[in-house]
Amino acid sequence: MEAQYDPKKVEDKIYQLWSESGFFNPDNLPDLANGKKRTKPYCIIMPPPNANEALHLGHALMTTLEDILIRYRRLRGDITLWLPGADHAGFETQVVFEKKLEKEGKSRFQFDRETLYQMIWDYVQQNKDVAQNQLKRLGASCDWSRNKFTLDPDIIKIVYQTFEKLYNEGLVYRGLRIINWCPKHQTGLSDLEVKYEDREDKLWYIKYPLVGDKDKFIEVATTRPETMLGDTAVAVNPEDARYKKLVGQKVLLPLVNREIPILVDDAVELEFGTGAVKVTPAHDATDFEIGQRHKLETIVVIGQDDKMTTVAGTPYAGLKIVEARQKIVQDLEAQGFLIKEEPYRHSVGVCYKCGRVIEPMVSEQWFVRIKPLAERAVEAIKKGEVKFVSEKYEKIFQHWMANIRDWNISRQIVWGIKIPVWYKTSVGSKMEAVHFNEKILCAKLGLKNEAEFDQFSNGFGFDDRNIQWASGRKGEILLYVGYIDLLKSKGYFDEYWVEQNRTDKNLSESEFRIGEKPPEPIGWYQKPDTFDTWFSSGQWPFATLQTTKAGDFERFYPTAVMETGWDILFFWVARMIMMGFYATGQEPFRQIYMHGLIRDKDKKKMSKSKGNVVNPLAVVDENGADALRMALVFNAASDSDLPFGEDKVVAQKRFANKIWNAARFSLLSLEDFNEKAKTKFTAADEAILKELEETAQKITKDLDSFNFHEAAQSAYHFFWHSFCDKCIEDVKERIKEPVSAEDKATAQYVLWKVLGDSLKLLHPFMPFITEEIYQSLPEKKRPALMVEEWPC
RNA sequence: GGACGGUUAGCUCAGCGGCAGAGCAUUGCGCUUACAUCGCAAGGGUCGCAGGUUCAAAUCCUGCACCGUCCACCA
Repeated sequence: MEAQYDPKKVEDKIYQLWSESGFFNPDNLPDLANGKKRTKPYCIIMPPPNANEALHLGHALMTTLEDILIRYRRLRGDITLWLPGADHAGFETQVVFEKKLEKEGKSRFQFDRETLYQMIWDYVQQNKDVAQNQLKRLGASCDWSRNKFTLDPDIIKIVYQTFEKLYNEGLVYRGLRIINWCPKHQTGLSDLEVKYEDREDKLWYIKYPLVGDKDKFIEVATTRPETMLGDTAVAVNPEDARYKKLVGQKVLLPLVNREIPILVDDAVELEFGTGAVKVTPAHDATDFEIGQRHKLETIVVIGQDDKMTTVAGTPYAGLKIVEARQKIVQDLEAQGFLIKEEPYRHSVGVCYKCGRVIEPMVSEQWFVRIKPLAERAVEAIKKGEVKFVSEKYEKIFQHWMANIRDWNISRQIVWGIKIPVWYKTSVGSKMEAVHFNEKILCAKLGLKNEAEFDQFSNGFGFDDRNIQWASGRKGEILLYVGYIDLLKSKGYFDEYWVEQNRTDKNLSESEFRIGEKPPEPIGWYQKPDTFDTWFSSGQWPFATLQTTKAGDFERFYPTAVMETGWDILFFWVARMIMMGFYATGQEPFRQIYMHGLIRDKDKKKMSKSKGNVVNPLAVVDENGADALRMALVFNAASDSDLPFGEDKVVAQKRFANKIWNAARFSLLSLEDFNEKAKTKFTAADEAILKELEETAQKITKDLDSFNFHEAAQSAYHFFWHSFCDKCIEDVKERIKEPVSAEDKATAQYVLWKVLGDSLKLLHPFMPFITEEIYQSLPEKKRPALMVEEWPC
């Protein structure tokens, strides 16, 4: 052995040894040393890393903690399965990919759906392998034969089954509801995907004159005057004495001259602004709810492209939001409706990815009726069927669950699992065809009029039998879907465009069916929408186990523990609990351990833009995987923030070297070792053996209660300051210059025993170096340390 | 507007009712045949502030201050 430990010469070799042993696979685990069979299944489903990027330190921490648990339980004699996977990470990945396109001067909207999907697919495929190899470098003892990807066909099938079950039981519905729309990414987002930022803004006070009495008016305050074009009411608090007389009367909406009612609603606060609120159901979540309660009309004045719609009327139609706001304020002022404006600080919802202001918008989406699912999850936590290791998360969880709102699970992005819903293409028409506005369609194709369009179509072999001038729908064109496909393939437009510009939406969508395939070969159309990634990820624990190997689900579900970062408590953990109970009737895991978020040494969040991201693999190259793992776990006590500094890794690199040299000395001293030759222990022997036992018990207790850092520190201190500083110094003399053969043999036994057990205790934390040493240990009992037996 | 967490050695953090701890950094002495990526030793803290409970409090309770985080339909 060399005087210095070189991880590079050891780690790959050892990982290969493990791989070839087959011991990562629970079906190949050997019986225990005394012939006892393993009986207790222990399973962890790995939170699948996003397939769009290389691993970061958070992954390294996750891998370390989970590998510690798995290796520990394997040594304890359990049938251990750590199931790895990769996540397509829908929106996240598409955002990353769009940025990549932007750098290349391209836009997602240049590509049709199939092409874009394929491009992302190829991109992700490369990264999946990178991430896998990185997990191996970290020593992850997961069963690669059961590796799953969230877009595996069998996983998708299960996601569809769950969706259908939810639909059939009335827990998923299609609704025209107010959603969070990101104008940049052109998709709806769930409430969780909206972040709030404080902004310096203005509050405008506007007069709404009473109908029948132009001199009287009610005063409203708003931060978004442009939405007034879509106002359909003014609301006041039912207790508000100021407005009691006005309730039930009507006001004339300025600029628009629409008569709208004054009504009462509890959502209005007495103290705020003037106490009277303009109600715009189409563009504000609260207003939408008020609108629902009072059956108000929803008037859409802002489009998905962030511009005022034609409904907004001249001169505002077509203006960007900010432009419209300016103009409306000017017009109000000119016509004497503006009372005042004052600076105002409030928080504004923005897209958590791009920071663009979220536009609340009425849109038709799929929602999960979440309350019934949440109730079961709340109960499970209360009854302890699922336990948070750290109680503080229990409160946070329950609070969130108590206030949960229906979950929008449809997204207007391509990268994901298509929502398995088929809409009838054209109700009342025998043909499968879609309506378009004649002018818009011609403009899109670069044509002037219908005559040109006719000619254009004939060029493709389509005649009047296939292209029907809309019968009874003036100014519209009905296009045969085969022809649409042809035009799409020629690049004239893409599916988004079709979706956004077809004029028969409401008509054609009045009939739909759930299913992977259309109910009939023709006459059905699938929207390009996909599921929120978390809708499928929420099913991950059972979807994986139901599709790996026969019997896996029965054997390993519910799984033992879910270990993940606290930042995805709501996104993922909560959804897994809800959907796990819903789909299987059982909890997906019994315990939840949340690790902290790794910050840089100055406690700053690591991000690419700050340039403070630490690449775990570079750290491994420099110091070895064991050192990184030990450094991470040594300091993993906090469950919120974990500052990471290279000095911590260096300290553990030194520890690895210490282990190496202690072993080097021990192995040299054990060349003529005979386990059975020991006789009488000295007092020092008994002391160290007792301390070994106590340390083993403490580590066991700490690992059982997820006190990883305590366990790691105990192992560290015992090895360094008891075994190295005392035990080795003690036996050194007795072996080198023995007083008797018996005492030498006893000293050797103590050395062998303490070293051997220390290796076992350290193995979950530092698997490579301990395994490497174990392979040279005399009188070893097992083919590998990873399938040894825990010393207590 | 709610809820939660933190405040301990120069730095990063453990400890959470019973003599103040670790790693890094600092200082001194040691290249003794496992290890200089080391060993031995040393310095350094009225454990945020103010009360209270207790034989005993960094540790429990109350209030305050300062940081930080999460949630929320602030027009």
